[in-house]
Amino acid sequence: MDGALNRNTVHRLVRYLRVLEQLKALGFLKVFSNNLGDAIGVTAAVVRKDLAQIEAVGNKRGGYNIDPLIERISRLLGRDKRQYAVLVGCGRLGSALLDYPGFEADNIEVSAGFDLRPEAVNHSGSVPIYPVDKLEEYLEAHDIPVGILTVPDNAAAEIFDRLVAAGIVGVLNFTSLQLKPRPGTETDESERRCFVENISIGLELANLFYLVRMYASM
Amino acid sequence: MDGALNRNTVHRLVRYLRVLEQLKALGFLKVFSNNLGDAIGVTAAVVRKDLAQIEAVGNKRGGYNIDPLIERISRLLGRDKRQYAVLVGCGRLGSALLDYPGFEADNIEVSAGFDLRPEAVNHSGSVPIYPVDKLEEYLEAHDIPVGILTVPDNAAAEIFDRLVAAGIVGVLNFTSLQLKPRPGTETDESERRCFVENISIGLELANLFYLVRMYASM
DNA sequence: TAGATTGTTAATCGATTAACAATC
DNA sequence: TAGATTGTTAATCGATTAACAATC
Repeated sequence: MDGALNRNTVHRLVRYLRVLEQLKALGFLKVFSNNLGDAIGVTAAVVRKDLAQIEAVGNKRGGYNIDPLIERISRLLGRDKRQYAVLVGCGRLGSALLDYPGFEADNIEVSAGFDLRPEAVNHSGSVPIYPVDKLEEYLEAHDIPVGILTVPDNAAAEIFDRLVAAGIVGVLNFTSLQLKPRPGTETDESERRCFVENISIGLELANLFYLVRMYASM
Repeated sequence: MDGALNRNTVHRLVRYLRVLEQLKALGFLKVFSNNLGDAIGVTAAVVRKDLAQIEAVGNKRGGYNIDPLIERISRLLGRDKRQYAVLVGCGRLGSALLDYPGFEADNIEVSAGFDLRPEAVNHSGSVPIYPVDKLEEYLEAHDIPVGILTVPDNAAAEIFDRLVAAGIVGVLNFTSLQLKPRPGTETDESERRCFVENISIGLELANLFYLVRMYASM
């Protein structure tokens, strides 16, 4: 019974999975909700609820078997199949993400980058970079669900719309704009629902400065 | 009456501020809770509550005056003074963040980078990069509250401990580890509370893939 | 069995939403 | 005044926490 997992739950599942793989590497066979909770910083009750929700069954005495748990979560996250994304905006941050080694662990691959500037175009790297003109053509040919947006803020809205129009249904947004899925025609033939995850680095940092300053006295 | 603002509230305040500055640039003088809410994707009631919490007063008829509101939020966020951070781990992602242009808008500056690899050391760039050996020395000399952590996962725990030991009280963590403030001696002389903001890019992307796959049919 | 852990229900907590009197 | 918006209270919602019976 899934499909109803919210973002927080999915976040935790990804984290459980990382821990479980480490435990497996160490030769562990079983794990208690208690340990798993400690490892990712939540209570045991949350772990048990999460696992119950994905229909993982534990043993009242021996905890959860690691192997089937890894299996279950991996499949749920789609990690048994390779997952492809494109990236638009190959500046400093964008090109750093283009061959970010951390994606491999989740079986995720950025298959192409796009940039407006002719000098950024480069077919010889590990990930090819195309002119942004070719975006629609590429997406039509490759059926890729997710886009990473690392363009300057002033280009964000336009590129976002183009991504959605080209069939992208999930966007990881690094611009400081709060993107909304199509403010335009909602009821139109293209009832496109696009999920957006906003990662605003400046905002997180500003938040951190506030917190440390505020609690500096304590 | 502040000091009790939680993370979500601070996040929203940063966003309000960005919108307010744009409105000011357009020549606006006043704004309604309604507009502000639309702009950042929350309801008007949330905006009014947030603003009441920071003791910003609005006019029952004319909404909120933009100038004093900018003033108030800016001071609250400490943006009237320049805020400095250091960065450890000058790999692809790290060096992209070293001179990330988006920090300037929040009056934040990364004053130094540190790296283990001798070839990364570089004093001629816009931000100097020192050997990681010099970390404690530098922090002792400069009294910087916040650190950005972009080292490989296997170095994360060690560097984090060193940062905290050297007086860092806020860490923006880009590794996939869930860092906790000192699992060690809590009651010791160094009752150091360190705030951590975790940004796990791979995790967000994995989450996005889950969402799009789950709602693909709908 | 005795001890320990799961699975689940009830209680708590906090944040969001709705509603509306006060008032410009 | 009439209309509209704030400031605030009450209601709702969801997620977290506590508790405990079931059971290995």
